[in-house]
Amino acid sequence: MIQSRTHTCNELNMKNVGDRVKIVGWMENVREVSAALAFVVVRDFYGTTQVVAETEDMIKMIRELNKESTISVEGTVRERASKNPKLPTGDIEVVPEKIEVLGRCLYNELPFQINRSREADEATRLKYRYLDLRNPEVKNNIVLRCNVVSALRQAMTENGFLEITTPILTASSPEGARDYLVPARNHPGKFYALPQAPQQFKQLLMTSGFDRYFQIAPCFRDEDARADRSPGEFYQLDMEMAFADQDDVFSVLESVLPPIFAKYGKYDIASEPPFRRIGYNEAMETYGSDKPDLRIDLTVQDATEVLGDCGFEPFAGNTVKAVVVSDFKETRKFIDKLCADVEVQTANKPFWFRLDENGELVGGISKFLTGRKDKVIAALGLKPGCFVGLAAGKKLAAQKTAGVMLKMLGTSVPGHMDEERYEFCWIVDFPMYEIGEESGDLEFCHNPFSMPNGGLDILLKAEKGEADPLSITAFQYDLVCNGVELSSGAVRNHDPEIMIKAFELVRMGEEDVKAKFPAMYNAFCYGAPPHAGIAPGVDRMVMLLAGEDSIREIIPFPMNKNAQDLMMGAPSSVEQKQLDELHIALVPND
RNA sequence: GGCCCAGUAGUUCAGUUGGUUAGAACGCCAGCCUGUCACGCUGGAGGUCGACGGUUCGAGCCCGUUCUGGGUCGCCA
Repeated sequence: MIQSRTHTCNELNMKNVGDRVKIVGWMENVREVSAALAFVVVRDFYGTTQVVAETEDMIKMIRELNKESTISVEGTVRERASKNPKLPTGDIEVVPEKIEVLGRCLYNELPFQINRSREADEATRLKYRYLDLRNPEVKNNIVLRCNVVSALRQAMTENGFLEITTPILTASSPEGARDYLVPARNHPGKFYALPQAPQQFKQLLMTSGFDRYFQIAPCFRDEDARADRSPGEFYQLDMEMAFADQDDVFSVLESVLPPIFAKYGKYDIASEPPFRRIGYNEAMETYGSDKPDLRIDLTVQDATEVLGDCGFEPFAGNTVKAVVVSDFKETRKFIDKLCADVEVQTANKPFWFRLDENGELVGGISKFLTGRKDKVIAALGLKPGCFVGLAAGKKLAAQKTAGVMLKMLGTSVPGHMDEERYEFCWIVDFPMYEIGEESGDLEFCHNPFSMPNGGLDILLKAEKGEADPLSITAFQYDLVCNGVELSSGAVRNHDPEIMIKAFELVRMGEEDVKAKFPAMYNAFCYGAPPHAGIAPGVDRMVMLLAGEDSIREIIPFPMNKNAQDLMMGAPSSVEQKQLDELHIALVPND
């Protein structure tokens, strides 16, 4: 008797014919061809191998076993009478002498068929994720994730970065996303928080003298999910560099990412470094998005001047943006669907008209354009056969709506997108400040710890009224690939004086900085290096590489949209004793 | 929290203006089949049409409420 397996289910071939072997795995399928001939497909992590049962006893034993039971098969490798060129092991089969049941599957009907699990209801897949993961198509995404993480670690290490782990139980941070809180048993009424990101720790590492840090960092944010945003937890390739600026960070990622995308990606072609850099304002104006998909050849045009006063009420007093698509041959039904989808995504109603093959303005809002036809054609550069999608509203809303429409048109109208490639770009020069929608006052646009472009001088000028604070940009940047925001980063503000001045412009000061970020502020007062970093999202990167549209496809055990783990039953109630120990009293809901 | 979409067999879906006993495919069970590989053929079992209420002579279908799931806006420094 052979003790352990001699081969995996993806190994055996003609060279093994005649060998005595033992394979183990799941009984994937049984094909009974007669009372005295049946084929059993055995699947393990590596592949499948056909076992042929030729005696009535053997077939009887197999019939009594449910599919998906685990078995071991000891026998002899034989050349198949009829080969299957589609399988790596398709030339051979194993003639068993002994089949042993290792783990019985108690059910003859599964929640879904393993090889078609991707078609099943997602809640069912998540509840039975261990069955879903048996499907090679599902499993392969997880394998891809492992390979990508491993390649990232190797590349970062080769670039001189040290992987340093930072605390998971830490202090709640006053800004940003909602924290996950963990009650502190020994400190009644006090809480740890799970880190939203290792942001402060990595900056403290720089201040400590570590030169190059990275980590495949778990991050926790109690915010609602999206198709590309997992609720609760996610991973970032978090990195930071001392005595470095924006260009240093860019050049690291430009050397680390393209080879990994080329090797593991669904598409062969990735942008050559250096990646294109687009200013935030330019991106919003030209693509209606701060994460443009550069595979699409469409752009947004401003139509405020030519259409704003045309008498169509939604345009009056608003910014109007246009997306022009030439050689447009889609149906009215297509246009209605497009407009409905845009409205769902943006909560803003889009409009349209066409210049038909005869050179007439038709459809949509065209009746408001009679009398200014030539002007419209000239302003938007229209040719016969053009479709014009329109978005109106306050400037930002009009831009964003046009951006969504641009993306939908680009992906659904043939000929405007070269899909089979990875197009990277950097979005740079994000504004430092904005006017808050609710407050009406000046507020930080993103995080308050980015270095303003112009340093202390520009802040002093803004304070004296010599510069518009809204025109100040930060050394803050995003890495975007195929319309997906892969990463946000910044040159940090390491100078206490500049930090306080930056806060003063939004009516805060030294006390606020100290109160909100004591460790970092104090540390910077002891001599900090200029430093910069970035944190590409691992989950989104793998999603892009796998060509998946849902983030849940590339996470081993994902939660659902409502941040529940249907398999483990989390979140769950806990025993009163546990609550008592933690000094927690539950208040009944309303 | 708001809005949109979807809930029909184990699974994926169809179900006509509201009208007899709610169908198909895959899966499952039984039988047949000596080279299958998405094996094939024959037969069978399997349904609180998400739940509750309403309209109607009559509801899977229409109306209301609610639950569940997905998408999206808010949110995500």
